[in-house]
Amino acid sequence: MRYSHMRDEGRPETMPTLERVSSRSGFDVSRLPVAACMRFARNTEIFGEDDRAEYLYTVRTGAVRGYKLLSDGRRQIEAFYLSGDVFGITAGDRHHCSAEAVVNSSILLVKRSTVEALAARDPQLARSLWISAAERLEQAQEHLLLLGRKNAHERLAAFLLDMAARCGATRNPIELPMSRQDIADYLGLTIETVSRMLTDMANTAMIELPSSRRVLLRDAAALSRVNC
Amino acid sequence: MRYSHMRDEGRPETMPTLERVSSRSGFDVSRLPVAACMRFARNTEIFGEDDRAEYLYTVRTGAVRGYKLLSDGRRQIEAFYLSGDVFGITAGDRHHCSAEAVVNSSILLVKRSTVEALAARDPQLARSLWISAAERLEQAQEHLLLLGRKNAHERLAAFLLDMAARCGATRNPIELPMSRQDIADYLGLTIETVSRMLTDMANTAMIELPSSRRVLLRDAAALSRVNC
DNA sequence: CGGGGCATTGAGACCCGTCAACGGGCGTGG
DNA sequence: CCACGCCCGTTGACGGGTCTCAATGCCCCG
Repeated sequence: MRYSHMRDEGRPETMPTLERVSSRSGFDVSRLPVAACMRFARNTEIFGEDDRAEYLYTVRTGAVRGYKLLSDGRRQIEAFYLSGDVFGITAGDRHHCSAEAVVNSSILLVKRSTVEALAARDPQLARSLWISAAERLEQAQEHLLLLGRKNAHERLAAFLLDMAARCGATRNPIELPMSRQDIADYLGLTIETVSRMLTDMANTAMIELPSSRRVLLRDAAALSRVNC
Repeated sequence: MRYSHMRDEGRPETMPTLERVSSRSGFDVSRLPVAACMRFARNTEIFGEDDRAEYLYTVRTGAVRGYKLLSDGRRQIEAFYLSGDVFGITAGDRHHCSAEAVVNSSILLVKRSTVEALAARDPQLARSLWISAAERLEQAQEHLLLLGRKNAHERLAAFLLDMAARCGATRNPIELPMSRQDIADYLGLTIETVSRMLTDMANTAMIELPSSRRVLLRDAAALSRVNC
């Protein structure tokens, strides 16, 4: 599958703008003394593979995709980051993946150097750094199981249940911020297969699709059964 | 693919035995004051999914597989841990995957409670914990790209190059500690496909197979090209 | 020599990818 | 206001890469 030609930028509504923030506005890693907040328009890059990793990031509003590309344009989305999620974690001084805003997003940034300096004096902070890395690792490992061993139906079921849990188990239908292409690249499938699985699930009354970006989970138990 | 019936235990040569060790014998996370060393026979469990995560582990000699199972027996190996690798990292107090010795192995253990207590006073140690989690995360993300977007040939090429780099770039041929089933479960394939890809690569003079567990990389450049 | 575990090989089936056409929503501009 | 174009998603036909099933071979060890 080659679709580098599809890496369209849509229509970025605004350029990233910087806005200082008094912080302590809920950075998940810990309450931190200083942070910047930036707005990223839909489909704009937050950082690229091999960029210097100067910041840690937290989603305040919106959604972000982290991904890798192969030289021929194949893309694997490693994770979607939603409100409250930390991303940009890396061991070295460079990022090992790229990140883009899926929709217009507001992102909190904290300098890694600041965080690390603080962590050297604050065991609580150091611990929460380690915890958030370990959490991302667990998520990645669940994702490995999905990509390595689940079929298309199971992948979609897992994805929908996960999104439902993260987007707020309360509100139904789920409002998906990402396109079919994003979903496909997250699940290791093609847009066509994603589309077919969704219509299958709608036909078997597991879900309803009020619109292409809205999914109502009609029979979550059945979805769980599909998901193994 | 169902092969829970294949989860044979082989013939464990010895039961795990405990042997105290003065430690500081190269625990990658850092020089640590106390550690235990245990021997695990081939195919014996080191910890299981949902076990309480009491220890951090480092491979001294041998090889370990970390994996998850689906209810119907499908298995995904998340990583192979070789000499020097840290595993058993988790955010919560329980493991989220299982670990077994691939071959008879000698494993260093350190109590998590000890490590965390020390980390609270030793920023260097705290940092190395975070680093090792982040490194594992990067490895997992590379693995995601492989499982989500690479074909069987590319997966095998990536696997062989990775093993060559890790097992010691010097010695050729590589001595693989794991079976075809292990490789298949690591790469999200079947043993038959793994076998076919290897014979293909042998037929095209990219590799040689002196025995099923030994692989000589005859044309690493060609392998790199296959790996994208 | 016989047996078991592991790996290889072949034939056929199937899931999903590829290619192509169509449709629907929405903004733009005539 | 409506036509048009663009983006995105859906649907269908078809082919191919990988899985499944089965038989055979190899090697070690009893």
